Order: sequence, then C-alpha cells, then structure tokens
Amino acid sequence: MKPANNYTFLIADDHSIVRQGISLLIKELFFNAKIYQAGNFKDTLSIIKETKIDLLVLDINFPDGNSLSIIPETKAIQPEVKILIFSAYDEDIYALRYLNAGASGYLNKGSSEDEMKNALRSIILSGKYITQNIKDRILDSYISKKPINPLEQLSNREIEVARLLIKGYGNMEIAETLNVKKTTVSTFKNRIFEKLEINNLADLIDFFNLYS
Amino acid sequence: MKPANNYTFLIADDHSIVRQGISLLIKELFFNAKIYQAGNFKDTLSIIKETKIDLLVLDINFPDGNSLSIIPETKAIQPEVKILIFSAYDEDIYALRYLNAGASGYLNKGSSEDEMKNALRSIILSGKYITQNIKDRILDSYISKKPINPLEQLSNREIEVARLLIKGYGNMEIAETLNVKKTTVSTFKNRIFEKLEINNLADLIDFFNLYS
DNA sequence: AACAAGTGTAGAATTGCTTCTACAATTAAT
DNA sequence: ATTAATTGTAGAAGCAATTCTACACTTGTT
Repeated sequence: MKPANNYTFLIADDHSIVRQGISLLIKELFFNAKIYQAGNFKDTLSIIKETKIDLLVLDINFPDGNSLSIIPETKAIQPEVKILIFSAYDEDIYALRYLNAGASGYLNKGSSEDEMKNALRSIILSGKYITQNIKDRILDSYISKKPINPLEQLSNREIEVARLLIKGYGNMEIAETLNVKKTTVSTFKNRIFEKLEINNLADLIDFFNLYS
Repeated sequence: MKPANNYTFLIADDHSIVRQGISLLIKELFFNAKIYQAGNFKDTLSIIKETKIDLLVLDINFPDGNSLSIIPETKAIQPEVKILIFSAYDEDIYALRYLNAGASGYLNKGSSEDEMKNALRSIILSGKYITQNIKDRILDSYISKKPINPLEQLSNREIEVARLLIKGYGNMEIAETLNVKKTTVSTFKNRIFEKLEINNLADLIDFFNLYS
C-alpha cells in the first residue's frame, strides 16, 4: 500500500510552458508526486503502456490525436487511469462529450490555478471533478434538450470534421486523418452545413468564432 | 540605479497556468524579479499605465484585443517597454509583422523552456531576441522589398476576388459577379494564395482578420 | 528603348467535391 | 415494444475547382 500522497501523474500537452505550470501546481498539492510529461499523443500512449498512472492531465489539441477517441484508446491500455481534460475549447460545447467518453473531469485553459488545484485534488480523492456549470448543463439537457449553442446540434463526428474544416483541411486530408472515404467527409460536411443553415466554409468559421 | 537583476515583468496571457509557468522561469533567471500578471488586454493596459515595466510577455490571443494594434497601443502608454510576443501561431506567418509593429521578440508556444529562457535573458540584457529563422526572413523581406502588410502585395483585381472568397462565394459565383470565366477565378485564387504563402481559405480569412 | 515583371484573361486535362442514394447501427420518441 | 429519427459510413455520377500553359497588355527597371 503506497503512502497517501504518493501519486503518479502524466501531463500531456504540446506546450512545455503549460506542462511546467501544471507540474508546479501538482507538486504544491502532492509534494512527492511522480510526474511524467508528454508533448504529443504518441508519447502519451507509450508512457501509459509502461507506467501505472493515477491521473492523466490531457490537452485535447494535439496535432497527432485530436479526437474523442483518444479517451477510449487510453483507457483500453490502462482502464483505471483517471483523465482530466484540459482544453482551450469552450466547456459548453465539449465538456459533456468528453465526460461521456470517459473523462473524469473537464477544465478550460482559462481556469484559475485554484480551479486547477480543486480539479486535481477532487479527481485524485473522489474520482471526478464536475463544475457547477457543467452540472447545470447536464440538468438542462436532461430536462429540455434544447441546445442554446447551435454547435451543440452537431454530433461528435460532425464536430471533428468541422474542426478540421476550419483549420483549412480539404476533404481528402480529412478523410485520411479520420480514416474514412472522402465521400463520407462530403456527407458530413453537408450535414453540418444543413444543421447550421449555412452553405460555405467562411460561415462555418464565423460560427466557430462566435460560439466557441 | 537599481540592482542588476531587479527587473519588473508583466505576463499577459489568458491562461493562468501559462502565466504560472512563465513566472517560474523568470524567477529562475532573475531571482528578485517583480512579476505582474494580467489575464486580459484591459488589465494589461491598466498595469502598464500605473507601473514601469521592463519586459512585457504578451500572448496575442486575447479575446479582447487580438490584433497588431495592441503593440502601438501599449507603447503609446509606455514607450520604453520591451515586448516579447508569446504566441500559439506559427512564427513563419506572424513573427515579422509583430516585430515590425514594435515587438522585441517573438516566441512560439511550442518552444522549449530553454528557448524561453534565452528569449527572456536576451531581451533584458541586449534589448531583443530574434531567432535565426526570423533573421533570415528579415533579410528576405529586405531584399525582395515586400510590404509590411502582405495584403498590399495583392493587385486590385486580386483583392476583389479575395474579398468575395472570404465572403464565402464559390468560384462560379465570383466568375458571374466579375463577368469572367471560372478558370480565371481559379488562376486569381492561386496567385493570391502564392503571394500570401497560404493554401486554403481558412488562412485567407485569418489574414484578412489580422491585416484589415 | 529595351527587357523583365506583373496583371488580367482563359482553355484542356486532371483532380477534388457534391449530390443522391443507401444501409446498418444507434438512439429517441410514442 | 415498435416506430421514427439520427449517426456513421460509402458508391456512382455529375459538377466544380485546380493545374498548367499561354498570351496580350500594362508597369517598372536599367
């Protein structure tokens, strides 16, 4: 049985400054924590394969692995690992999706250090961290099921495609990235445009600037 | 005359974790540095107004002030302040513009801690930090005499086409609007993309948001 | 005045994208 | 429990966009 505050962390983020900041906070909370770092998704998986990790702090904006599927992929290797998503994207649109996919918490990069500390402590000690805001949204969506943010209408896969589109990816690149056929991408693009009642990329970009 | 390592810093970034990380690095380099922090552009200006700052580490991705103009605005208040841009955007596209606007250095968020330290030290001690890559580009732009605002490179017709493109018009619509053939539009689109060194509409939209 | 570079235009061939249709697997609704 | 809608996927055919090439006309350079 290991000592009460002897936990193992893995910080996965492509910005070393960010890793440094998080690392510092963890050390403040758990003074003899063991902290690993990874700058991309590939390294993240390597470490997960070799080492028992208590909490993975995961940026979801990696160039090499940017979808919801990274959560099941990670848990497939080490099912007990807790995952705290640490994202620059708007909580309102993404948090629920990631929690549903198996994350233990979702934190926006704009959060204060105190919130980060709460999240770390909360997940380590009680297994999850859910902000009041997210709780409210869960309730809302349970009761009314009316999306306030038009982007919430999009399915997970549609959001993935939309994000790649606004990055400037062409259909073929997206098809390769997601391992589907390019006609499939076209179909998704159509559905996205229909749902948002738009018909070109410029408007899609507008939408994302406005709502996320 | 103040002691040699008694400098004053202001870290402006909307992510507190990032501020924390940078703060730590500064303290390692300048052990009795005075460090201020701001989470948005408004607060940044407030602090600049009240306090003499030696070096401002500035994220250019603020929700409330995201354009080149933040540099002249800052320098208008405190002309001697040095500014290190710390951006998630690609150096190749943005660094020169910010340096031209009056920044003393440009650092990508993906940079290592060592690079960050070099940049901090270099600006404090010698007034500027310019990577070899950026030096090369300055030389290039000096030789080829390309204008500061890349959009100025575009001919009138090219600007017309570009404007329609960022409105979301397709090649055919543009062809009809301008009474030319659609292949002509394609040719223009190509020339625009070549001149701006981009290859998709999303980047074009970025360009216009930044430079107009 | 001569030459180079940039501008506005377009065709043929190729490549990329959309539309329409379809279907199995979920998920929601009655 | 049954029906309806949504989601993830894709093929065939058609339409749109790109590439490469070309050429006359303007502007800039020496």
